[in-house]
Amino acid sequence: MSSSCLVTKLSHYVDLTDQEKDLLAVLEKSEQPVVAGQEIYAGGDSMERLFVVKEGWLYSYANLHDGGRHIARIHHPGDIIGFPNLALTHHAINLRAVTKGCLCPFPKRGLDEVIQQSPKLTALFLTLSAREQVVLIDVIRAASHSRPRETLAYFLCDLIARLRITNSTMTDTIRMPLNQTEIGDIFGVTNVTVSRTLAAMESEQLIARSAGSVRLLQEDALKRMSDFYDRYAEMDTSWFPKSQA
Amino acid sequence: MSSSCLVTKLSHYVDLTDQEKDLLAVLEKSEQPVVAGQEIYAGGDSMERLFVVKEGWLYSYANLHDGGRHIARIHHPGDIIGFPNLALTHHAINLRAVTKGCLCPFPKRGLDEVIQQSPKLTALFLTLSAREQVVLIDVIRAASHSRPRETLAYFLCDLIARLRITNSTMTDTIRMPLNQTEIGDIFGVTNVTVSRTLAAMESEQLIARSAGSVRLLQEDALKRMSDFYDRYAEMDTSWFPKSQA
DNA sequence: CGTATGATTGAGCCTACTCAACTATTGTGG
DNA sequence: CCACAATAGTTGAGTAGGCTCAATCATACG
Repeated sequence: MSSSCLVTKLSHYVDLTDQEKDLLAVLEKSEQPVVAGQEIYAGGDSMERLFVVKEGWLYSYANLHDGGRHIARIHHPGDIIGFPNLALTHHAINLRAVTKGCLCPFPKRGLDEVIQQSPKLTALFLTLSAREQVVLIDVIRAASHSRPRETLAYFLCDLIARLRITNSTMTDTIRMPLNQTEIGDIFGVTNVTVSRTLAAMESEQLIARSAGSVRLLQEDALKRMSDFYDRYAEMDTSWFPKSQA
Repeated sequence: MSSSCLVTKLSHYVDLTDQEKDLLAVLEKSEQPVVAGQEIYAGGDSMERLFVVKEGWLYSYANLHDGGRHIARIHHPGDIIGFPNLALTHHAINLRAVTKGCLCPFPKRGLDEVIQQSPKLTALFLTLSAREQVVLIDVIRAASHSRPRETLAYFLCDLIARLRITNSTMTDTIRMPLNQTEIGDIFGVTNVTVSRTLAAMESEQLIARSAGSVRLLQEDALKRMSDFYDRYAEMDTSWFPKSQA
């Protein structure tokens, strides 16, 4: 199971027993390759399944009735996609692959099994969901209570922090497959503003850009200006139930 | 246990056995009255406890380094406060009472007990957390991809939908203890804009206002203009584990 | 009645948006 | 391998909507 992104990601927070790893392996059993730009599902099709991202970048988005688009979340390897759908009987969220990659779909009932068998994994899922709430609250703040400059600083800090969870060799450079329109659609700003703002940040030596990647030259300054706090690095697992033998 | 807001709220989604009601009753065991305007906690004090709201309105907020304030969530009777804190070892979120009310604090380990004893309640908590994610995504959309007009329409629709969960006698009038600065601090707009926008909506017969309350005259129109979808009315419980005898 | 809080209104500014043209890059077929 | 198309990014000009600052009005409360 050394190839499981999910195990790698979750092991970052708690020690997993072999039994728990086996439970997780079931969630990554089947595989579905996707190509860049592919629409994985649209509208009503998705509520029955969740996905583990094995490889590639994707995003969840919704089309707005004014013609705009809201990108709700960028997904990376190791992420579980569709958690919010747990609550919904129907919805209007779309999933699109940014790069080519590979997904492992599993039905909602797969979680059922985890809940029955492992209180510790259940607590972990609950905590991951709680953390996602914290992150979304941060996004609201970054998007609504800031200028584009701070918003984009937040975006870059968040991105690199997330990538560091599963890739400990990350330094200060992010491979960036998203275009500026997509970045803007996360926070409700236009591609024009993204372009101008990134250009300004580059001229101030905060970042450096080259084809398809961004380098954070002054990560501390970016964190400070955007009130960024890393929600990914640590997690309170002290209250978790212990593993059962 | 007929007085438990939590049981009332959760019963709206699933049938609870007596054993499950007892488990929940433990969470509401101790009581803490609060007065209007009271700061319940600030900063580091809160991670150990969560609260069930028995009575009153409250909000969670964070002070921003630019002097602003971000109100992350309004809390009503039956809500569980502090779920996002599950993930955090420390944080900077404050809790303030809007009206006088009553809270029932319980430690994180209280959830531990629920996880061990009731897979069904665990699934419900997981689902409530998932729904909260959906709502927060809606808030991002309303705050960042809309004008103040649509943002406030969303705010009003969301509020009345939430109040309807525990109060089935709600019609079209909301008692509104929040001032316009507070409403603005949810979405990152100023009190001035809130004032002007509400005034405009009133002149268009979308709403009516009187001291301390708002009436939604055309709820359908408000929903349409803000792309509002009611996340509270229904919930997918089909995948839940069954209650154990 | 005086004070404090909240809401309204006005004037001026500034920033992000819109629209549009242009440049750069990437990919594809002849 | 080159020509062309498609996509992405940049830049400019003009506009408008939300912000700031500030004064005034309304309401509630001691």
